[in-house]
Amino acid sequence: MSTECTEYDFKKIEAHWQKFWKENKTFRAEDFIDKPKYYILDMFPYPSGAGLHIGHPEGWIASDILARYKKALGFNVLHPMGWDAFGLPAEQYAISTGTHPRETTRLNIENFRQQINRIGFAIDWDREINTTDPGYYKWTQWIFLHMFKHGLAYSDERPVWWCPKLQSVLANEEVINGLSERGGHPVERRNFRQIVLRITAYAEKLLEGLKNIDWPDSTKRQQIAWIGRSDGAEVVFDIDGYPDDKLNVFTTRPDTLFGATYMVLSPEHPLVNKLTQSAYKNEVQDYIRNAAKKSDLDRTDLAKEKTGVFTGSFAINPVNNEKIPVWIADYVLMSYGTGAIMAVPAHDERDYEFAQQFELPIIEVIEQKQEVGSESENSLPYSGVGKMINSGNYTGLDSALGKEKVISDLEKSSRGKATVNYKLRDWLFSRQRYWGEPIPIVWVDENAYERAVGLTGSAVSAFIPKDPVRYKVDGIQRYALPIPESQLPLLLPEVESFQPSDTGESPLANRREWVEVWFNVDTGKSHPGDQEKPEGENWVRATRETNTMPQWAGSCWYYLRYCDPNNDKKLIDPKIDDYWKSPDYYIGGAEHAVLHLLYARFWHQFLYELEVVKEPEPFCRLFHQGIILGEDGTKMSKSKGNVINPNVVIDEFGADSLRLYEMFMGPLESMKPWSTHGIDGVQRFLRRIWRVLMDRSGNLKNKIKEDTTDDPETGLLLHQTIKKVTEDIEGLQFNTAVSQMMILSNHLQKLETISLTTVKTFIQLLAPFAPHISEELWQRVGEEPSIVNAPWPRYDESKFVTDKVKIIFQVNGKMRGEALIPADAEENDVLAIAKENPRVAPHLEGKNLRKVIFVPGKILNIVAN
RNA sequence: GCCCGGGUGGCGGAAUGGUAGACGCUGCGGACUUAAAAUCCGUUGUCCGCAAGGACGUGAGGGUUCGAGUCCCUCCUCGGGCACCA
Repeated sequence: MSTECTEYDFKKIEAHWQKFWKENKTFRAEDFIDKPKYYILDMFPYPSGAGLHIGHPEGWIASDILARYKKALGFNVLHPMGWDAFGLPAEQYAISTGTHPRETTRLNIENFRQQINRIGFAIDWDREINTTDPGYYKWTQWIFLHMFKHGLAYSDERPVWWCPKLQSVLANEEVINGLSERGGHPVERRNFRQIVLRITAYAEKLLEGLKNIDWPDSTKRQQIAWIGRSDGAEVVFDIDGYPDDKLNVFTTRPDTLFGATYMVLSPEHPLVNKLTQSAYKNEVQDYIRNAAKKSDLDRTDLAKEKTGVFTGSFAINPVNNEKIPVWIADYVLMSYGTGAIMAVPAHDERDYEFAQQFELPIIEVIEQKQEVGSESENSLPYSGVGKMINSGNYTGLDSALGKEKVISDLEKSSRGKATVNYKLRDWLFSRQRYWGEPIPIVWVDENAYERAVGLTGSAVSAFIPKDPVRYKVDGIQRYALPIPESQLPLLLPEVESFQPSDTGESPLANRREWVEVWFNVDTGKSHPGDQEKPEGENWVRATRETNTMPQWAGSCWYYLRYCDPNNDKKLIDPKIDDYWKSPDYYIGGAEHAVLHLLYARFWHQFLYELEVVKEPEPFCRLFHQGIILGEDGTKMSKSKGNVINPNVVIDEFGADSLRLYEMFMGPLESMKPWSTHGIDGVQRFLRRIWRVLMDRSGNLKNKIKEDTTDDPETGLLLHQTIKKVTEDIEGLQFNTAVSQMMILSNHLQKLETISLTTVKTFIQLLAPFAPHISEELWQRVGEEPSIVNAPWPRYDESKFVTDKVKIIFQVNGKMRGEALIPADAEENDVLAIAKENPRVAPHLEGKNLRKVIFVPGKILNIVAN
């Protein structure tokens, strides 16, 4: 069963065992096996045309080691792989070459699969999934359909991020510093009709859920910041001379209400026109026009000076009835809170800056804590907490108590209430692209909509939300009707051209006979619009939604599909979900902290409420691998020419060396540069192992004996290695596990005889890291493949107990000598030995012994002067 | 600006408050070889010393401790995140 190699011929060995695993389906994960399950998930790749570089497999190697180790421990391991294959690059390639994205995607996947297979992963390929497969995206559409039904999808014409270069709108999360997340192109604001998902309805659940999952702190913090909960109060201000209008503001500092000396409205605030007095009209209109012209980047540029204009109106502070001026300024955003603020310049940096600029009054209402010994004067603004001053009845209270009291008093007089605000915005879910999941809705007129609603119990009405999803175009209301479950998947139609228009329409809009259809408001069936109206009632004219879903959609639930990949009746069988549950470990890059990882949690929470899944969180344990840099220490990029292809490395060093080196380079989570010399070193390690065990003709060496026991030192080292490797795999600290195996192999190399048991154990420890050579050697020491089915070695604690221990001698904390001393020696005995130590004695000469610190088994420190 | 995470030999990196630099790479010296590759042995933080040994040494400065890479304070610097969110 092994190869015929006489030396370490990694090419033959790796090809041989990869074939063996494939033919024997060694890594098949069977549902419902009576073993504890272990589901280990990798972030699945977008199959790009460039193929893999050396950085891609780092996380996959880590998860593969874990998978093989867990299998050896007796778990039923699920370790799948798939393709996140919708997306822009294939579509852009289609625009420039005319090649259908489906074809490009197919070829790229083949290339990726080939590259991945050469690394020797323990993947169950029978569960491979592809987000562009209609059998898969049927269920992506199904989830959307249910969100639609539950009022979580709506249509809205709103200013959105538009990227002229990509010719698509982007979600907030996809815009970074005014540039697109993909490609780094400039973006601008445009008004488009969009489909939006109500993720904000889940803000609190998404925040709460973070408390119960084992994720890197930094990622949790990012999500917390992105959700951006802030607790405060909404305060109602009367407006002088406008008895029917109120100004509502949100503040986190109701305790500073007495310090509010002016109000600011965002330029887009609905009351701006009404409140602007005629004498200020021109100035205000100019200001608003200018603000509208500015890009968001300009508006949020911190470096710039504050600008604003006075409206001529005054509001009345509800706590003291003071009249305060109402201003307009673009530092207040319409999209957060109420679009209006009370300005407390003494205790808010922005308000302070603005007040200085326009010479508005500044009243201190929170006492600053005096720094002990500090001579510096108190400086404003002071945004900390403290004792309230100049605050009427509240004077003397601490901020925290003051907040509560102000809120409860405002509530009593209906002038305010405690409020929670979130930074999180709803998820802009439509894209003007071809290569994405079609959104399963059609647009109809009011009559058709009423008719559909009236057909209670029909396939269509079952998915109509309580509040209609609609929008107005040229003064006419259009209503969304769902394409029901029975009509899914809604297939992506063929198109002549993949070119999007710069009017914000998807290439799908050009297929008129697909877009304009006859739609049956009872069954949800459709019929080409360029043909005659079909027989029967309930057929209406309808227009299909031509936007497609964003790439994130398919990755929101893919981990569920691996469990039940071929089910055409259900997204996942509940019994299967109950067996595999959520992944036990999720390994992937940190760059998706607020994109994929937030969207997927949102969808999963929704599926939990639908009772499709049994657990509320999808990823209970998460780990981010770091980035592998090019050999020059910079990020790998085509333009810099420092990209390394794993195939090239495997040709020269073998997959086992690649795997071992990527794990040996350093901590999994850190950023580290590739080194050809480094991989040389681990290959040498593998060749040495081969040489230690195999003679020149490829047989087990004579010095490896079945009927021998190792010397105590070897036995101790072996068991230390079992312990270290086991614990390091559990903790994903693979670099030190590899070091330890090197220490053991260096030791074994020096021995005259080695017991066969020790050799076997060593091969087993190595197997998760370098599976090909390990399978080969496992066979050659007389065992049956596959080595992953051999039970993981256990260490024997009793081996660690020795009768003599090494004690380090210190004088005044400095190491001065060491000795082997009986483990049960008393402090006095050890001290006596230390005093006579030739390296210790000179340092004690002429000094008084002040103190002795004895740590049994470790150290004896003599304090003397 | 605010919030995280780092900074240890020539390099990647190791070190539950207890021998700093494991392991690997590189360099140097040697063995084997006609030679090279491969392999093996020795050595490799800095300074002083023939040596034994000693002094210094984990970004900088201070502190806590018998003892600090590790804990605390201040600062420098690199990486990441957020950034007028009231």
